[in-house]
Amino acid sequence: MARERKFTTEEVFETTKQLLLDYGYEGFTFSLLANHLKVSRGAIYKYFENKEELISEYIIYQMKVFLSQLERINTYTTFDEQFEYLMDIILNDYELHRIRRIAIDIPASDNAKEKENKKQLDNLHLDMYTTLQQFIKLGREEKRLNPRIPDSLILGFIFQTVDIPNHYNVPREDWIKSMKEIIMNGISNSN
Amino acid sequence: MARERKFTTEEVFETTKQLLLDYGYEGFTFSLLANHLKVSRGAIYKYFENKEELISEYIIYQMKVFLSQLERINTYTTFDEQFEYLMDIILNDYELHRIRRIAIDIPASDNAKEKENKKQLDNLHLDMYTTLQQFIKLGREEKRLNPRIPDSLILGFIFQTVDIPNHYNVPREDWIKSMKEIIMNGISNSN
DNA sequence: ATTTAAAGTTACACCTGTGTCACTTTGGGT
DNA sequence: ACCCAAAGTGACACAGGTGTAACTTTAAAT
Repeated sequence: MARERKFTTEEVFETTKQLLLDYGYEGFTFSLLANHLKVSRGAIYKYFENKEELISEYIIYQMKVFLSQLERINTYTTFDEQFEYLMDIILNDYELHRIRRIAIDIPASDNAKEKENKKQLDNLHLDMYTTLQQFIKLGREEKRLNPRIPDSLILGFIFQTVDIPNHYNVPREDWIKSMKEIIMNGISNSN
Repeated sequence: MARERKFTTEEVFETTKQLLLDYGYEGFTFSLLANHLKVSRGAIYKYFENKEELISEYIIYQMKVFLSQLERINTYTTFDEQFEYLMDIILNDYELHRIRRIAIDIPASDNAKEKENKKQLDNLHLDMYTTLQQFIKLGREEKRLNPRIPDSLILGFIFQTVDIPNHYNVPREDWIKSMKEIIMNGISNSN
């Protein structure tokens, strides 16, 4: 190495995350990022071709972290335990799922690297889906899940629900508890 | 009137809706809108000062339509009937709620007209909330709702759930049915 | 037929983000 | 001490969106 770096890739990702949450996909620019990293715009181009590539690499990075946590779901044997664990890791870093949705805005490109990233991300999603599929299968075997509701809706529902904005800043523990209850039993009175 | 208009306000709103859904808030531009209306960009400035004003007026317009439907919820007397009706009108035009979320991106402005629009929209939201509050009250009185879940979460949950993307294009009727079931009873097996 | 005012067009100046490239700085290897 | 390659900077040309204002078109009113 010839010269000390002023910023690490991790710092880029961390700042990117915050800026994406604060300014949204289109509001996020290399100028903004450069300012926050206290570095010139040109420097970032040394590592990322453009905004799309940076964001998709960030998402891949985050997705890998999430997947490594998700895979440990199999250390639990019952559906209820797995469900608890799943909710915990999702809510642990629930902004990620908001950002994943922001990332949908990334326009398709014919750039080779972009295509490669897209492919990798699709594979990661597939991994995630496969793992979750097993979780659902277990739930169905244990007859804990409503057989009239298809797998895809169950998963969509879980990820959608954890995105409910906590406007009134209900304490984290209470919030998680409510989430679990509402996902399992809806809004109706179980009595 | 001195000359026939080439486009109506309704056409603007209809096109705006579609473009917002297709391109998102930042991807939506006056040039794009003008092209789709087959009109020059300048013409639109005759009616709307800028993109923010146009969108907030569109949202107000849509919100009023929704509210006029929502208020008819009181023609139903039981919670179950009201719930059915609510789900029907929400899912009837569920893109609206996605757009309402897009509209959150509109930056605050100190422009007078903008402030006025913001205020009006806040009032409409308040109206909506008040009506829905009564719906929830009825549900609690009938003991149909889980008393441990706060009002705000119930409402957030309903609006969040109807946004689940129907990726697999489940037929409308089936989809609505699943939505109702999952909102009331969650994913668990009620047996 | 002429007038008039609203509707629409066009061109201009401006701003902001993009991507690139020649340049400078830095610090480890020889 | 010197070299050199990686790290970082600054300036440039470019692209696209913005808002405005002078201009043209159109049709209703007189």
